[in-house]
Amino acid sequence: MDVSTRAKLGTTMKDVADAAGVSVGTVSHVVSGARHVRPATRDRVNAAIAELGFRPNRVARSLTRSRTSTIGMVIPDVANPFFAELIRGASDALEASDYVVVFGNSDNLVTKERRYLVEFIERRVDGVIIAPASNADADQIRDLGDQLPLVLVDRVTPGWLGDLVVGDDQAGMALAVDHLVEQGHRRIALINGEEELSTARERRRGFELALRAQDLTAAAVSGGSFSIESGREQAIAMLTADDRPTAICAANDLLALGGLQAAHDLGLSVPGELSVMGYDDIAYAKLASPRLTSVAQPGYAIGAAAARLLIERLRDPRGARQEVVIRPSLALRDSTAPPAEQRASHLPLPSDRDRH
Amino acid sequence: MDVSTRAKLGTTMKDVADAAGVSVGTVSHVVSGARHVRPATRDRVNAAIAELGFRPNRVARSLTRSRTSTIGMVIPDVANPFFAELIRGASDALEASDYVVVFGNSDNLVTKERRYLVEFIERRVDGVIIAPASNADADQIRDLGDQLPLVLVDRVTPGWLGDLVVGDDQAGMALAVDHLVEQGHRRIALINGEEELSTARERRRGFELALRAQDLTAAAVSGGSFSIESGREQAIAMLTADDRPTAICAANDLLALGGLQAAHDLGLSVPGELSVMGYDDIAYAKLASPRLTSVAQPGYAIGAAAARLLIERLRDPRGARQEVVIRPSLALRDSTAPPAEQRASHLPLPSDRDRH
DNA sequence: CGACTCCATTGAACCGGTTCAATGATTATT
DNA sequence: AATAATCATTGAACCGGTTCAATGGAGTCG
Repeated sequence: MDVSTRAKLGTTMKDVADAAGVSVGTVSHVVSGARHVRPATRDRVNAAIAELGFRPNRVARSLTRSRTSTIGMVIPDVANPFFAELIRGASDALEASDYVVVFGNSDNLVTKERRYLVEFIERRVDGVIIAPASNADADQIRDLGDQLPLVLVDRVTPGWLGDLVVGDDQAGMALAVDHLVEQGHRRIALINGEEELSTARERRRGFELALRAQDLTAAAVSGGSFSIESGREQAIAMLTADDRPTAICAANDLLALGGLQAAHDLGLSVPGELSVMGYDDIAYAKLASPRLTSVAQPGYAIGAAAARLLIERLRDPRGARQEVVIRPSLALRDSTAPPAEQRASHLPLPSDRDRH
Repeated sequence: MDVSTRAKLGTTMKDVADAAGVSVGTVSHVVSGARHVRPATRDRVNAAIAELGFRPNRVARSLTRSRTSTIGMVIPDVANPFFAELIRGASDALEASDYVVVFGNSDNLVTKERRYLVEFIERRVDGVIIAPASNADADQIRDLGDQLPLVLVDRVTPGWLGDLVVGDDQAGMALAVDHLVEQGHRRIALINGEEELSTARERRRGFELALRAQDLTAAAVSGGSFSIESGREQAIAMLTADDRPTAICAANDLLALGGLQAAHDLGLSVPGELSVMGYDDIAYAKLASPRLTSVAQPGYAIGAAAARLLIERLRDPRGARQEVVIRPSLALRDSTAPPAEQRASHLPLPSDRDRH
């Protein structure tokens, strides 16, 4: 039972074979179940395995089989809840198969991203799941996709024609904008992350298109990085400028949380004097003060879908390309409400409308 | 430069050797830098490597060197911010060396933990960092520690005599209790996680000792799991009972966030009618509503320390055992204040005292 | 010029498994 | 009983590197 700890590293099939009085090949057949072995022999071998605490060396196996049962993941940052959930989803989906995940944080830096990709290539991972650090490496990633199974998550890279799991950023932003407009907002601003990322560009585009559809234009648009700190800075800049917006759309929840901080720092009440919309709906959105209204896009599901796609691709390398687009939904909470000047004409403040 | 993507998987040293007109051994010497190679030859080899897009196969290298440059990590859940930060710390500390991290989520389940440990053993990871799922596996973990470098993080297991990085749970709880008592609280309760975990037991013990030192006894103590949901349930039970506490200590921030939810659900104001203390000080503690006062215990630093310890251990397998105890500190914020009955005699509500 | 170092390079064994062709034993067929 | 067919087991080649002992060429010295 407790195979794990009785394991004596350093015992090889040779040792087992000697102990059981058979050849190495036979031990291999027993261990891998490849060929049928006579029950009596099988039992002897298994007894020897248990006796010696033998655990097969997967490194050796990987060398001959030329597959490692390892998946590489390159994501910006595990400590970012969206990606933590994404990893968790992928890792759960991979658990059923015998794959194991190795991963690296790119911090959205092409240099780090490449470093990990090279590392993974040399380790001969069977496939890679990557949230590309930037468009700058589009060619590299495409080339790499020709060499080994590669699934893009969360972000697209120009010219990518392989497997893909992303959210529908434009649709998501339309949900956000429409929600705010419906509440009566007219001066709506966007705070955004790194413009080299497709998510940032698509969400911005979705934001602008949705506004245009409502015959509005953006009150302000600024960019920075997808982090709390950047959200705070961008929001402060906007809120201290003339004619400040009545609502801020953030391109992800971290930015939105930074926006809430900014409002708090400036003594602006949310949603009384300012509405704030997040994006992603990370677990902590609903714990923020006030609870953050957000465009829900489940990282867990995205990660799980990516892993499943990759597994399929490994089974059938020439199968048709798959593109999974996750449809976003609204998680209505307490950080959005009609703007101050029209409050009177609307219903009371929202309170417990969380749909999650 | 762009080694990563030009890489043609499947090209071997043999191919490079043929192209450069040298032997495989020489190529190996160039690649690994082991032996000195005449500059002219070296250049020819490097040219061939670049030409063919050769990337050494680390699987093969691992087999002969019998080290994989891989570290296994077993933690309860990547999506738990404390552990996400811990992983990030470890992974950053490992980045300088050429180690790569493989990891598995145990969900505090012994079965899952074992599964990953077996997996890692078979893959011959060079070392393991583990936050043990439970005391139940203490013997297993001890045995395993004899077989390969193993560093325990966050939690101790009975009889463990190897390397270790933990927070000082008793001291941390004393900080929490003393802070509350100082504010005038007398009816203080504890909501806790799984009692099979050393952290839960030590924090409980620290809680009780600190109270006793103040000539107080616990208003209530309950247990569950280290999660938001469990925190909410435990807090609701306590707050709807007779003679409810004026302050709740939570054994981690997730529990505390659940406690805040409970208070919100019950219409109790925090910190007006109830004070709540967290533990760990995850990044989202300061974004909660109200911003959560917490015992700070940086997951990033703990993870980084564990990784450094492991690296040292790999360099010197027989070196002295190291035990790193991280000293906790208080992150004072807005979720604690003097209890209602004594409010008058104290200063105004806390507002912006965040020390982070 | 021959003897002796020193250095770069090579061939082959090895790491620990997998797998294929070959062998030997057993069973089925006629 | 002889032959064919089936099955279990084995020996050896192989995966792609590393490394050690051996080789051979250039350089130094007397």
